[in-house]
Amino acid sequence: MPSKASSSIKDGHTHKISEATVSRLPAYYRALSQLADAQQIRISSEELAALTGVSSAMLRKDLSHLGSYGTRGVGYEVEFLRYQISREMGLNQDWSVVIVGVGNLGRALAHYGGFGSRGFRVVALVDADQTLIGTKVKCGAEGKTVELLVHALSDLEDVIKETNARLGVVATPAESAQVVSDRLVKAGIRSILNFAPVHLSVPEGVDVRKVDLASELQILAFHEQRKAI
Amino acid sequence: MPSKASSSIKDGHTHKISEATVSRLPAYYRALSQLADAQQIRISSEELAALTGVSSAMLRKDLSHLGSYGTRGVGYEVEFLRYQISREMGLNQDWSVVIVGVGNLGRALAHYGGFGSRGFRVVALVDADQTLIGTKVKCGAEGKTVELLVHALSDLEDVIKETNARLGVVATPAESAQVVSDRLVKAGIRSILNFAPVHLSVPEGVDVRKVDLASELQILAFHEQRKAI
DNA sequence: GAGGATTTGTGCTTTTTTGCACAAATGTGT
DNA sequence: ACACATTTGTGCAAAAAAGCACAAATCCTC
Repeated sequence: MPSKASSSIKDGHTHKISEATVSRLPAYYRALSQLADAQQIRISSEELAALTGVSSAMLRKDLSHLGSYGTRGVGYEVEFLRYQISREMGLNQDWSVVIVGVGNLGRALAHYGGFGSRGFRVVALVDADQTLIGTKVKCGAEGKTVELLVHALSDLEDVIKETNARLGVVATPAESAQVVSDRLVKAGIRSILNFAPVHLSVPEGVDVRKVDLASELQILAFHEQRKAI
Repeated sequence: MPSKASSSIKDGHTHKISEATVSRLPAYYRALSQLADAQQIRISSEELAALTGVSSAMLRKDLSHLGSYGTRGVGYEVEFLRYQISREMGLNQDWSVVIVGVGNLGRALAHYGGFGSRGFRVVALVDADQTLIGTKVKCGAEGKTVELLVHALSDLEDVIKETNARLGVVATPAESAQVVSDRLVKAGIRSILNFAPVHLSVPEGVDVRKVDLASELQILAFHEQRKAI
């Protein structure tokens, strides 16, 4: 044991992980989970890179920011690496999610199985529509479906306090999104996933990620148009 | 009319627009559309930047890649700029979209109003589930709803030919996504929006944009975890 | 236990993206 | 007609991201 003695030091990776790397970690995590399900023990950066659509060099550099978890000449241990990523990303704990807006999209999100399987639990549904409030909506995919009551938007603060939700999903029409966002922030939510096609302005310290379906199609259309030359 | 005579020359902007710029154009377009609806005639880069969440310098540089459409000391004309962006992005034509996978998400997408209002028309629905094939699903938001028949996955190629769809949306489970993608490509589709949580490998010349809901939440969770320090 | 075959981790280079700051261009008021 | 207040467009600098290439570490075989 020549130099590996103080491994506890190198584990304490506090240096910043770049945003680009963070955005790719989920893909690595997902691929590793599938490999683990398929009982694969080890994988090389080359293979994992192919599975996730990045270059092997980029993959290795990304992973190196978490720590030195591979073995030269061998590769990475699937289960071990998966665990390290999940730990780094905070996926070994459960995250409670409140969805505001129970229209088509909100319901589809509530029903989406991909959440529950990765530590995300939809704990509350909120809407402004009087005809929806009080109704029950199925949450989660097969296996672990729960029926959730749709709460009134006016109860938002209480619902968040009671359920201890830390992530907010905005799936309302564009007109109401900013108001809803403001109230989420006021209720203590500091991480918001926004599906409404508007830019949300939030105070410093609050993160917003936006998913805009129409924008994605527009970007595709732009490139498609250029191909036709 | 002093120097504006030969404007047809400067319009021929063939130099490459950076990917980062392209990804922001939809947001500008949307904001400008809202401003136009609100009858606003002019807007400065500072204001438009605030509406879309970018810096004014970045906005100006982005727009400068399309052409010189602003007036110094004044700003941009809302309607004119909106038109220029839509032309550049190919939004003054209609784009036909085929959605494969008519589960919760697929249905929510079909129903989504944001598409139709921006030149995207869902022209076909396809699924592998025998219990869904032949059923009718409402497409589009209020005002212009159409009922579309769900076609069998085995008819995919025919459906694409008949409807002339150029954009494909994959809203299937992860297991079937790659197979569906291959068939879309074989049928001539070269632009795919993928909602399935897997990386799609496609031949060169085909564009894939992916929207992964769980990944977005994971990225938020990562940052949220760091805040708790 | 030495040599060869792998595969990681990373220093360095190149490319892309963002940010700054100011000259150029326009409108306004006198 | 001239000075002044705006606001765009852009050259240049800084920062971030991606790509290359190879030394270092490990395993395997003889």
